[in-house]
Amino acid sequence: MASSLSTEEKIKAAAKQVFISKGFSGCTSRELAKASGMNVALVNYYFRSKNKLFQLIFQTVMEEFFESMVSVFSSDLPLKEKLKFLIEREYAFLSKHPEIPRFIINELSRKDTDLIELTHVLPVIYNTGVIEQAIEAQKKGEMRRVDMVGITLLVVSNCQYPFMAKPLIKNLHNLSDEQYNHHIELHKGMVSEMIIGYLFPTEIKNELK
Amino acid sequence: MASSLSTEEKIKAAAKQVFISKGFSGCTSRELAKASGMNVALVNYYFRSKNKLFQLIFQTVMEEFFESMVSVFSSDLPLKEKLKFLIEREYAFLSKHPEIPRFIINELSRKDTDLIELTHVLPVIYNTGVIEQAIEAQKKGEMRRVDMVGITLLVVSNCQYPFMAKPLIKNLHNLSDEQYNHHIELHKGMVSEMIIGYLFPTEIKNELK
DNA sequence: TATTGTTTTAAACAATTGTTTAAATTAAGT
DNA sequence: ACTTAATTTAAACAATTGTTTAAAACAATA
Repeated sequence: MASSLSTEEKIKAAAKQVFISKGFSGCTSRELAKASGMNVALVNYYFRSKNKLFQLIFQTVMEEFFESMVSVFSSDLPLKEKLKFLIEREYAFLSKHPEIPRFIINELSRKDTDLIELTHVLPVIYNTGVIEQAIEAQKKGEMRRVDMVGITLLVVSNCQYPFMAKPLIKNLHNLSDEQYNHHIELHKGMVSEMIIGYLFPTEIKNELK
Repeated sequence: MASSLSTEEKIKAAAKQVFISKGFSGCTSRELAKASGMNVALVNYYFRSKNKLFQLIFQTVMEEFFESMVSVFSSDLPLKEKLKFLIEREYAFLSKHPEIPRFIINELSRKDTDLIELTHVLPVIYNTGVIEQAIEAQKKGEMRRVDMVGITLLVVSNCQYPFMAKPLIKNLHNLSDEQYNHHIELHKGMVSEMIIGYLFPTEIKNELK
């Protein structure tokens, strides 16, 4: 067992799982405690309150969430390959952590949540030089003139949604877990081809939209 | 005011709003009551329990959710136009009800939720003849050989995600509400062009994947 | 071993939860 | 007007919530 971890780490690890799958308001202090084999008092001894524990975990999940993304942008690859690589990495990350996008989007949607500052993430990406890369490709007419928001939306929509909507699509099409996972794997290739095909049309047009 | 509505309708309408934006476990009986200007006892007088009220509302939201989709499939249009029209309708629906996809996906993800049967939706779509339309187009080599699950995923990912992830993307790119809504409107066109372009490539290949 | 400080426990706290009660009010039919 | 039924209210219910208390168990150091 993971009994080599300290009590504090055990609570944090268990709470992370519970929070991610049930959300802040979907679980109780006692559930968090029980999930780590501890009791309620112990959770508050180490983390002061359910809310403090949540904030801590939300922060780390957010970091994991953006980590792989930024690292891909920093890689030394031509733009088209970067994008393919990014999609590949996103699918790999989401296969391991399929519940994270839903968790993050939900908690960011809570009106009463302490707003988490994300604006530091974008500058990091900007500093990787990927933007200049894109602008140059667009000037050369190799790449469609889509801004950063549009590209972000294209990529994350097609990567994250299939994992988020698993229970919906599974139910709708009457699929088993294995069948759905197979569809996701298939979908990864389609998405990559579709997005690349859209952003980098083969027929070089002088005026790309 | 909406005081022309009966008490029962007032509670239902208010509860719908509250459930959609905060989820089942994100709100209390008293909050549901107060939102409709009533008290807790009244809510349970008409709906027996918070859970019963929720099931009722969830059912109707699901129906709204699929309604426009099915109606598009039933329309008398060529396949490509149907798809464009579907995307247009989805964006229109989601502009009015941006919180519904997140709500549905969340509640379907709750392990402890009473499983709602969706399998009746698919046969309805099948009966519109859209599947035969697609198979024929694929045989003629006009359409890429993507199955129903793939098509569903392509469309709903690119329609629903931008609305679901609004707080995430807004925060990430430091956008105002107006700016983001503008991006969504822009995105609609991109998505339509991209999906159509992918599913119906202009260069007729003999062997489409 | 005695004395620290740290960790863990069981029990309790007040507040809030979903739900019910029983009385009060209103409406409807005679 | 009287009776019955339907609606609305305020209050209460037991259970659960997040949090705290105070004592016990443990560890480290002298």
